[in-house]
Amino acid sequence: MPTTRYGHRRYRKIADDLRTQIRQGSLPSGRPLPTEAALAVEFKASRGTIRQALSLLREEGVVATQQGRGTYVVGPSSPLDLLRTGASNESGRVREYQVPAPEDLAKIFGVPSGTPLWVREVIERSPECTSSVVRVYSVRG
Amino acid sequence: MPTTRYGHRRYRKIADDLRTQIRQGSLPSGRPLPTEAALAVEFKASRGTIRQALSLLREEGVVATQQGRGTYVVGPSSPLDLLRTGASNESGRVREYQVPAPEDLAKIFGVPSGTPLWVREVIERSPECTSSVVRVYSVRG
DNA sequence: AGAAATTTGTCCGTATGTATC
DNA sequence: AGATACATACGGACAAATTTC
Repeated sequence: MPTTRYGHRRYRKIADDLRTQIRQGSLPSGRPLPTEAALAVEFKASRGTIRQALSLLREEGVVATQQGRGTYVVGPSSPLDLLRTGASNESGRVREYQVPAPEDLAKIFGVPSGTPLWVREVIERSPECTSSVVRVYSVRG
Repeated sequence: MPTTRYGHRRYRKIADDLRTQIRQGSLPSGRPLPTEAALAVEFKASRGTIRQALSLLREEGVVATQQGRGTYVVGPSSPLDLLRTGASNESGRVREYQVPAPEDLAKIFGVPSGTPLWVREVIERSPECTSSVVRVYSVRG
């Protein structure tokens, strides 16, 4: 079998695969998809072909991509759902990061102060002004 | 000047140029644009970049492309807009081609039978089944 | 605060497949 | 059947945004 086959719309099959995985929940929601480079290895395709597949899913509204961050599964976009899916919409964007637990949180969680904590954060903006900041802490992502 | 410059969204400027030419009437609607290869030479860009620009214009509904035939200007007053507004083409794709006029159409148009007629066609599909076919004939695009 | 690493964005060149003329 | 034109795919290089240290 030849290593590469042209003109067979491979990117569509890749998009179908990813869409199925997303709908079945096999792809962890609230987390980024594997990087384009990783998907290229996984599907044994070039990065360009992966990008074509992702482009299709973006048009369908299944995923959203941000330069420098990654591609995320897009769910229903109430603020709570934003926190759950880690997607982005017009009102705000979910950030996910870790911080060393300050004392008050460490007490609450019952862990040593300084233990890394997961934070999910949504900053809701009206045009030109931040209306609210939501943060969700947890010991594990 | 360097021969190639990365990350400057050249394809957008190319799309802007083409859109302007189209809106100004330099590229009359219904007529094919230069081929992708020709545009690549004209704009001193690779064919891939040209295709990115054309993809943008397709999404805007400014042009329509058919494999093996070319890319055509879609005018604002063309019947294609009727197709677009009348038949939401979620899953359907607009095809544009020519056929020799059969007798009945030739009579209607008052042209000799066999005269090339423009056809604009949208096939609407529900999942797995064709629900309707819309065709718009005209003497000129 | 700033540099390095990571990840997506853009562009190029080339080769092959598929539809149309 | 041959020529033309768009579609798909690969790989490499550099730019820009974000994250991480």
